[in-house]
Amino acid sequence: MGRGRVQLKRIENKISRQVTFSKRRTGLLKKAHEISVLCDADVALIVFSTKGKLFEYSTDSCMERILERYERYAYAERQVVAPDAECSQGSWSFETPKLLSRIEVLQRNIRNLTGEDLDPLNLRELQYLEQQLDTALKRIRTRKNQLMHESIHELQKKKKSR
Amino acid sequence: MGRGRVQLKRIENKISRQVTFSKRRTGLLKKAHEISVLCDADVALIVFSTKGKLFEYSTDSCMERILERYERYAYAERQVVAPDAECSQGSWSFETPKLLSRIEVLQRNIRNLTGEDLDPLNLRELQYLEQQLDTALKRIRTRKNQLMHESIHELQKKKKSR
DNA sequence: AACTATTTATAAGA
DNA sequence: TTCTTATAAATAGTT
Repeated sequence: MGRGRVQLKRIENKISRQVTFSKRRTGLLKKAHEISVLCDADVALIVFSTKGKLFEYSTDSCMERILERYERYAYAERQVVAPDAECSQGSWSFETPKLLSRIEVLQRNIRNLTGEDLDPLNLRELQYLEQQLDTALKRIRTRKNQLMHESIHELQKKKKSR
Repeated sequence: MGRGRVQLKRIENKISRQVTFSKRRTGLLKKAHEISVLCDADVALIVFSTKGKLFEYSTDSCMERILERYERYAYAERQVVAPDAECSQGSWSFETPKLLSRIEVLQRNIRNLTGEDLDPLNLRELQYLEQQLDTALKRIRTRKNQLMHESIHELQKKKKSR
């Protein structure tokens, strides 16, 4: 898209490589955003320049959440393809930074489940959360009733045996 | 890029949303590949369709590697922005076993909040959980209503300005 | 950082 | 889905 076709191979000239990177990066991030809005898709885009600088885009459900979702999905797929090859070897990284960020994600998750920090969530996420909690409440109430009946039953048995 | 401009907002017609998704997805993946080759960049792209199907692209250094790199980088940045909020308060050790057990606790917490693994809980704990979720649901519904009103308001503003 | 000639991407239609 | 085509967008090379 420009004056002359472009070969799909590394641009050797450092300057023009950098310029092209900057231009195409903008375009790529824009398109990532567009597809996410237009098509209601969850998108995560990570770009490291040659020099190691990070550029990223993610749908507002936030990067960590999408990466988590990806891990779950990829993990599930791996299970199908290669049952318990990696997992028993523990492909989960034990690096401290990764563990810490995982903890952070879990904590955010908990805060959301208890109705805190809701501002970053969009409508779809809120609806999902609501549904999740609805289901949870039903289960909890069922379990509560079960426990209560059990203890009533216990009491009655004791009464009889007196 | 086609016959007519396109508004940057969710395409309501399900069929054309799907068609557009398929077309743009192809384009996006292609561009991700191009920038990675031309500019020697590390790229990871994850796209979930509305229906939850996964599409991905990553430079041949492989997805997991890039995601790990991202986690490291993002973690380092977070440290700069929020210098030692939780961590230097000291109560949290960085030793891997401790982090792992903390993760386990958080995960159990999440499972309980979503109504799973309730059997070990006693009545009092269940009641506490129930109350916690009740509060959470109220907050979530409030926030949802707020968001919905906001978007209605937006629409009305746009209508007027036309 | 702008400009513009071209190439690409893609919206709408078939 | 796939192809065709008119048009909008992106961008390579240039200033």
